Amino acid sequence: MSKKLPKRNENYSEWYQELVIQSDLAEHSAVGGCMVIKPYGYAIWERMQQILDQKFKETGHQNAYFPLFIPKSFLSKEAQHVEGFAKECAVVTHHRLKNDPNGKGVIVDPDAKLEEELIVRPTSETIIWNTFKKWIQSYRDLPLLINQWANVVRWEMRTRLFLRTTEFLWQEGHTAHATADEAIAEAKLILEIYADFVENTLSIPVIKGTKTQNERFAGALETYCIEAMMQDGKALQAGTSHFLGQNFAKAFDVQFLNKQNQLEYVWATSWGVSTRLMGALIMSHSDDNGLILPPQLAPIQIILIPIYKTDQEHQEVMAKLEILYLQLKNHGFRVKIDDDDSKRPGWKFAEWELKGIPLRFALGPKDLNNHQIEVFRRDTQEKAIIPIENLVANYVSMLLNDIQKNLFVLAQKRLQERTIFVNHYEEFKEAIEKDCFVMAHWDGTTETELLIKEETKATIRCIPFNNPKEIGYCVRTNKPSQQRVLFAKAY
RNA sequence: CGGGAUGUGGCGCAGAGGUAGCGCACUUGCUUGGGGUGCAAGAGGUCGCGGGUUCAAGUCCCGCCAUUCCGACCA
Repeated sequence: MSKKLPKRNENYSEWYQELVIQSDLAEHSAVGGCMVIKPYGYAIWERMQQILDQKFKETGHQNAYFPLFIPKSFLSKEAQHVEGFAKECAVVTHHRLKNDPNGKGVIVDPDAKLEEELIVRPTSETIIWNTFKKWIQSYRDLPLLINQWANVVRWEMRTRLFLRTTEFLWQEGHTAHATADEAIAEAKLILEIYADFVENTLSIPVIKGTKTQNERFAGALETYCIEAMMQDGKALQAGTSHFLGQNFAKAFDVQFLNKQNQLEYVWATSWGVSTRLMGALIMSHSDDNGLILPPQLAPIQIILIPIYKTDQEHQEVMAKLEILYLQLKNHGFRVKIDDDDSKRPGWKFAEWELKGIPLRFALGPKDLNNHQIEVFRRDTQEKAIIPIENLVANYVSMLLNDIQKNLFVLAQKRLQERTIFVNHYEEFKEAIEKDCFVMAHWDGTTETELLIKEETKATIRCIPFNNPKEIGYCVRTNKPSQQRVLFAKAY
């Protein structure tokens, strides 16, 4: 616990890994590639869940829950879909163990082989569309707006805490609509919800856009996404929303009767964000002293630290802090007093900084005498002594809002400074080498996209909505292009 | 799936044939308390698993397993 955190500029990935562990967010589990999300990390995830869940419900979505297991035959009903996920599926083949006749322990009972193997869901389109078939007959059943909070498994070769684990938590929305336009509008609406959440709650600026055909979700006609820049300049996909066309409706034969009494296939979307957002959060704001949490997300926004020597001082200081605690709590702030007598103030300062608590108020005998309190803000590491009567709700709100905003501004500044517009391949390679976001013209072919990836490791993160149409020439092939796209190295 | 590394007390590590050690954490007591207090006394380990060499194996040899890091694939 009292170890030094590696420095970001010396070894960014080691810093990240150590920070996750030391700040008590998560740890490696006994199962390879899987992590244990510890109470503090899970509390942050729960905040994300609550806020997103509310936004989904406000826009008419309902939660439901579908099985963890998917019959193998379901997965193969949509050709592109199965191709995209086949290589990373966990497969259940048996349903029973028995004592090992040759010794200790248990073995898989060969007599308990399943007739049809079950896939542990890598995503739930197939099981959900199999179900939607039963739920949809009429245009009156549409739109059908369903979300589920779930775990999924993707058997990746290489894992990193929160960024890529074999099992991860997420939400996946699945909707069915009467028209393509409605479905597209839904996919875009969700992208806006994601962008709003990531920018305003996580304080991370994002670039909205569409994926190229090559990067598109397996089975989608269009994938909308938000891309964020981490402190090392690499891109992290923070959320995706897919327009699935009628692919799944056709694969699972989901048709409805329209007002003209004609059968039509429904139009679909799916969309998700995962515990990967935890990784985005950590890598966007934190520093060499530990986590920095945006106030809107922090499970604890304010930590109160009593300072004292004698029992009497302890009582006096605590009496004042209790009052302060109740006042703050009644105003809706998430606040905690650290009255652990076995730890000294200096230890607590370091500990709560490591955990990223936005504000710290420390109160000791000196302060009581002078009617003052020490205020420390995590983002700037600034300390101030203020008259204690100034510590009112408005002031605290102002501070928290300022921290929330400041984190966004800093991240946005980094994004702007490290986003470079280039027209020649040499500049392109140089900018990618320096881990920048690069806006460049591209001829629109997968062939060129893959070639650039092979030569530079950069991928097209998205075709940004906001880039103006302009005539240009592909940075690699010199063929004509109408718009710059975003290239970067990605997590 | 390729390349590297590591498996020794709860955690982090040292020990390279001959009585299993250190730091942190833990327990008890005192001390200290406004930036990770100091001292003392304790508790805690079949050294990843299986073979082999040897009078003797954390230590040498062979095999296996696991974890982790770096690449290719991906939320």
